[in-house]
Amino acid sequence: MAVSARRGTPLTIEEICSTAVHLIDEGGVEGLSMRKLAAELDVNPMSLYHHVESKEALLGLVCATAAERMHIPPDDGASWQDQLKALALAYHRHAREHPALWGYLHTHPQLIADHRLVLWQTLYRILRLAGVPEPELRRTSEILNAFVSGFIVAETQGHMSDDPEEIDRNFDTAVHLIINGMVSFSG
Amino acid sequence: MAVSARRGTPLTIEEICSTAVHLIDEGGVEGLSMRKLAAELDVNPMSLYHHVESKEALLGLVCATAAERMHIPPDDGASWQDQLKALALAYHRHAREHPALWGYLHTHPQLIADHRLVLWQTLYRILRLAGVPEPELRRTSEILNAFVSGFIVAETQGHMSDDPEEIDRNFDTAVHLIINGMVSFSG
DNA sequence: CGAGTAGCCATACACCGTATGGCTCACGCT
DNA sequence: AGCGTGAGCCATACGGTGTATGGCTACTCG
Repeated sequence: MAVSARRGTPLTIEEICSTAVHLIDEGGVEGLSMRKLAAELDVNPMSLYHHVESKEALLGLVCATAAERMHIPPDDGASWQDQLKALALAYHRHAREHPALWGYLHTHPQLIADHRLVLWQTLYRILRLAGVPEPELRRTSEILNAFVSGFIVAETQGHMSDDPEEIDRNFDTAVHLIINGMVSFSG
Repeated sequence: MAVSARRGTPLTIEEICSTAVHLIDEGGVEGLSMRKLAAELDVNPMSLYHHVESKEALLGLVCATAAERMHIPPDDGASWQDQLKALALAYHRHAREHPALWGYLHTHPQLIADHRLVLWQTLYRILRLAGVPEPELRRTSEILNAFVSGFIVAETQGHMSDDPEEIDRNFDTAVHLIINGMVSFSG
């Protein structure tokens, strides 16, 4: 077991991940280095590699846990429009808490490609409620995700207004636009 | 003027940019290094810095020229729906030629933030045609851009189907969804 | 002819990810 | 008690990165 000289307890992946998230939140993904991360944990850089295969794998882990920790609104029996809006809002809120990480996630979508994730399953449920036929579920959900995610990245990277109120209005408009589009699709 | 020892003609930014685009197309943005770029140009790495302030500035230049070179369909008098669709298709085609660059561009939107670009002006024109009131032009165009760009990144990063035909269907569906959404907005 | 300068390059620095191999210690087995 | 095993950690080293600094050359202009 042999515990670190300068630390009382052995390293854990959870500890590594959450420290990595902090560093990313502060300095962006490009501000995270294995060396800085190790320093933050008061540990030799190479020690990290006993818990993680590579930096890339670490980033994958970080994104996955972030995605899993996202709070997803439960089925409250409301209309699909309201539920879709609530889901988008939850997505939005969560992404805004870790904008840098989200930017990385958006350009590495394979990290949340697993459609068994609660996020996707919830989206499927809402789309079924909206009358989307089963074979179209995957396509439709991917399109919606791309839209919302694209919007959020643009926003968090500072492409839009700085006024938080206007950003909220924009997001509202965007979600309405999507929902209206879907409505007129299903006729 | 003092020309390079191993080259007959002096370096130009155009040459640098287009070589950079090649490297990015082949190995992604993270596959581009000043040293590789210099090697490709048969030049000392530090020579690049006489034409470009930094790597980041170079990437900015590359994106800007790529955006400018995009072919934008002219006003053909068609309905705003058709013109919007044509614009989206042009965007789509161009992005697919340089997927890696586009991924970078999407997470650095300030690089095409200049709304005097033909791209934006064209979008403005089409939105006016669609009856979007003047003060809403900027918001609306940013939302649409975020949607389409989000979709394209998701697609080019391999988030979607591998079947090109299905991708085209997806894009079609996406554009229709947006247009339908806009129609029901304007009443 | 002399000054200035545009273009280029050699060297060096600090940083990066990580391959390699060795150390220490807790444990299970005989 | 002795021993092997392996988990956890670390020191060193390698090849890569962006770029600061300063010096060289060959041209243009007064």
